Amino acid sequence: MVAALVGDPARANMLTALMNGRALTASELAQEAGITPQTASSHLSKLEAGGLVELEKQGRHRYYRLTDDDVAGVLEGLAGLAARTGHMRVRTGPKDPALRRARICYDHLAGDLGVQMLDTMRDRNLVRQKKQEIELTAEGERFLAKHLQISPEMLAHPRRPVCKACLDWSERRHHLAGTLGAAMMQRFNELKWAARDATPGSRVVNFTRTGEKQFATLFGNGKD
Amino acid sequence: MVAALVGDPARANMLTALMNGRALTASELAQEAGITPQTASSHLSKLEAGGLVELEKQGRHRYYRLTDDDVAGVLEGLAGLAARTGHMRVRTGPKDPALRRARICYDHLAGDLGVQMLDTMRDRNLVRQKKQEIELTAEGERFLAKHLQISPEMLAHPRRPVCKACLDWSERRHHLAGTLGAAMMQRFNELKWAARDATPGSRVVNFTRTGEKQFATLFGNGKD
DNA sequence: ACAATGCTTCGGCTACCATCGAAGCATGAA
DNA sequence: TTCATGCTTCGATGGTAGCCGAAGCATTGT
Repeated sequence: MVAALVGDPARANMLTALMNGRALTASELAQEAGITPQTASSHLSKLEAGGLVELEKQGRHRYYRLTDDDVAGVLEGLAGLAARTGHMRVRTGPKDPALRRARICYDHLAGDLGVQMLDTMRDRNLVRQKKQEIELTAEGERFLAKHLQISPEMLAHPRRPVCKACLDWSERRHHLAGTLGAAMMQRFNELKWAARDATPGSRVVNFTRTGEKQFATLFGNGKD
Repeated sequence: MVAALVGDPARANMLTALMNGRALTASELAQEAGITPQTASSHLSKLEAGGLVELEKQGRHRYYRLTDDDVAGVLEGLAGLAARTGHMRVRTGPKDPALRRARICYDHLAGDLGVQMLDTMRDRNLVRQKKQEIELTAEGERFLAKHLQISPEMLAHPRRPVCKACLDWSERRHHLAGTLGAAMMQRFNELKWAARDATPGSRVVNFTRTGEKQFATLFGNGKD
């Protein structure tokens, strides 16, 4: 039974870690779940047998990812049901402080800095947010063009929205997703303000000294 | 954790027995699951605490039913995943043939007719499907406007996609979800082609005689 | 009042399975 | 070859949860 697989806390933590769509190695997943590699190995083979995850061998690493969107969808549904009853997950977020501060979520900035960025943009009327819906204002467009050289036509996409609120894993508050969130992250990269950590599979985003400074100028909240 | 609740075989059997939307007594559920009443009692209180089932007291009987369509939807999703790997539950799908033929999944049409509808729409190039992603074609827009008076702007929604593939519980194939799936179901209702069964909580969808005829004209596969 | 039905609570048993230490296998590096 | 890393398999242990018998409430019927 599939549900029994998801039912175990250790396996549920692994699956949650895979929910961002990226593939993780067995050891990374073991650490996510807070168990030893040999226990994780047992769990992962069960998840694979159950068709929930796929395995890709690469050298001496073994990368696991969710099989497809159907699996992710069902997991989201389960999370939704769990959320209604307040029976939320015990394990709240990443322990790693660097991961907590700034990381990649799909293709945009998440973590403390990601939440801070959206907060500031909202405060300064660069975007308007109603629940999970976010709209870019005219003021916001001017701001993006001036400071980050991002134009509206760069953000157009047939199916993906420009702005989207994405619930932050560690902060439990929204950060900015959508084509704008992706474009901004890409721009940070190009400007050498920030870069994904070199260690393969890591989702940590490291800011350079000047990048940190510039980011604070644009989106700082005075707390750092 | 919700998944752990569904994971236990005895509880899973009870939930499956409730999938047709009708309420059953504790003893009936005990029999369905093949366990004694006292064990069933323990399970049922857990399911209730987890928000999966609702209790209605009536005399010395206690009727349990699934909390709402969201729960049913997630259970369908789980059953769908289980079906793919051949790791089927012993009890495969709804026994009730009416439920198997046409039922509500969240807010759209599921069951044999739901799968058939998407099949036909795909065959006639009304939609294009790539894995779980479905796109409405220009031909599809014309078709919807002509035969069901559904216009594209009726389908726009900030967060919900217009088309989405949803894995069907009984058929193990995709049917059409998203705002289009919902709009079509609503239109069937308005046109008096079909209606949800009157018995409270039932997810069965009954087609009228003319409705069946019209539906077959638009989406029939020649097998009926 | 008494009995019958439907369901729950309590206590103890048992089986399953997650977990980890130790050892083994594979890949890659020196 | 030799060593290091990443992961798996084996074996033993322990905790948890499903399970049922017996007894206890509650509701209904006579």
